[in-house]
Amino acid sequence: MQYLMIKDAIEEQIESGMLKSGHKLPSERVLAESFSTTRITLREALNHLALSGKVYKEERRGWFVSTDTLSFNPVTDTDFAKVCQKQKWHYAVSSISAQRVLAPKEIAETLQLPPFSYVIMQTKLWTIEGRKAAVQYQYAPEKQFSSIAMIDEDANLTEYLKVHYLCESQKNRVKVEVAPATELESSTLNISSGSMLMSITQTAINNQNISYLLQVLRISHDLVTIEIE
Amino acid sequence: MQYLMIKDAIEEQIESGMLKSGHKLPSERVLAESFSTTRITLREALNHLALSGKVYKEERRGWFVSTDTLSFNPVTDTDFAKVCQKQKWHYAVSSISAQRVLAPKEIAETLQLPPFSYVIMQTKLWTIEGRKAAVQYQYAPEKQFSSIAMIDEDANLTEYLKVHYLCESQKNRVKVEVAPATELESSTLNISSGSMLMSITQTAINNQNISYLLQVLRISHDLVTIEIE
DNA sequence: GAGTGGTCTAGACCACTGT
DNA sequence: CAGTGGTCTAGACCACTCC
Repeated sequence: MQYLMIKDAIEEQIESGMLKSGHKLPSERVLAESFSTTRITLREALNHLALSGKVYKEERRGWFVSTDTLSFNPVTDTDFAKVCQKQKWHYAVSSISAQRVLAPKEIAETLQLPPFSYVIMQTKLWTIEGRKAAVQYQYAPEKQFSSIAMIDEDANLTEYLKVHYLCESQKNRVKVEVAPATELESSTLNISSGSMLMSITQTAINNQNISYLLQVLRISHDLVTIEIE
Repeated sequence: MQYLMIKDAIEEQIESGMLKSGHKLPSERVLAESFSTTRITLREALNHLALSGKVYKEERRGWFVSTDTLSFNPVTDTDFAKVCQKQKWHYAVSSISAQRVLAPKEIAETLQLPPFSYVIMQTKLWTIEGRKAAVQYQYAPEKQFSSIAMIDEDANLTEYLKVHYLCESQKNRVKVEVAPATELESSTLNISSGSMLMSITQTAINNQNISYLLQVLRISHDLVTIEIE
C-alpha cells in the first residue's frame, strides 16, 4: 500500500522535527510529485494522518502540522477560557452571534424547560494558538436569570452567571461524540464541510440540582484530549 | 457538490426506513451507476455518511446501515458486559489472547507500577448484534492479584477481581479519543486499516485509592454514545 | 494572476469474499 | 468462479486564497 508508505514518510518528517507544529506542508501537487504518485493517493495518506491528529487542513489553504493537544475535563471544567489559561495557551474568543430565542426542542428537554421558554443563545469562535479551533454554543434559560437578556455578547457567560447569580457548577452532565461539521462550523473554522469535529456537550447543574446552562463545544479533534478525573 | 446530494439521497433512504439497520447497501459500482457518477465520488459521499455514524463498512464486504448506539458511561461502568445487558443488546465476547507480560511503559505509569512489573493482559473481541464491534485490552498487575496468572482466558476479568479480591470500582479515571485502527484491530474487526475508532481508556481505582485495572475499549464510533452522569 | 485545495471523470488491476 | 471493495493512474475544471 503506497499511501501507507507515504503516510509513514510524512509522519517521520514530523516526528523527527523537520516539520514543526503549525508549519504548512508543501502543496498536494508538490507532495504527489515528490512521491511519484497522484493527488488522490497522496490525499489518502494525508487523510489517514489527519485521523491520527498529526496534521490538519484548512479549506483551500493547505495542510498544517498539528500542535499538542489541550487536556480538557468536561465534567469539572465549565469555563473553557480557564482551561486554556491553565495550560498557558494563547487563545481568543469572539462572538459570532447572541440572541434570545425560543428554546429548540432538544435544549428545552435537557434544561427541563416548559414549552415556549426562551433561552439566551451565544455562539462563539475560539482561536487557539492562532488557529480557528472551535465553535461554542451556550444556552441559558431566561427565566432563571432575569437580567441576562441585556448581557454583552462578548461577555463570558459562565463568569457572568457566577458573579451575578452565584451559579457555579462543580460537576456537569457530559456527552462526547464525533460528528461532521455543520455549514456554520465549516465556514467559521475554515474547514471543509462535513469534516470531523469532536463534540462535547455539557449541562451545568447548580446546588439545587437544577440545570442552568447548556454548552456545546465543537472542536477540531487533533486539538483536545478528553481526560476525566 | 454532487457528493453531498448523493449523501443526502442515501441518508433519506435510511431515515425513511427503506434501508434498515444492519442491511447491506448495493455495491459501490451499482450505486455509482445509479447516481450517474464514478466510484470515487460515490465513496466520498459514503465516507461522509460514515462519519455521521449512519453507515459503516466492512473490509471487502460492503457498506451497511448502522444500528442505534449503545449509551456508555465510562466513569461508572467498568464492566462492558453489563452495559450491553442493561440495554438488552445481543453480544458475545471472545478471547483473542491472554498473556503474562512485562508491563509496557505507558501501562506501568498509569498503574503506578515499579520497573519490571508483570501484568496480565487480556485481549478480547466484542461482537454486538452480530457485528464485530470492538477490541478490548485489559491489564491487571500480577502483584496485587496472586492467583491471576491462572485465570481462564475467557473469564470476565472485572467479575473475577470483584469475586476473588472484592475489588470493585465506583469511579474510574477516563480518557476518550478518536484514533486510527491498528493492524490487529482492523483485521479483527474486518475494517480497513487505519479507519476511525473511538478509544475509551479506563483506570479503575479501589477504596484504597490504588489503580488496579486498566482497560481500553476500541469501538466503532457509530456504535456508542458516551454519556457521563 | 498564480497557486491552492475541492471536486470530478473514466478508466485499471489486485486481493479478497461468498457461493 | 463472479462480485466486492482496495488501491491507483492521469488527467480535468472550478472556486477560492494569497500576493
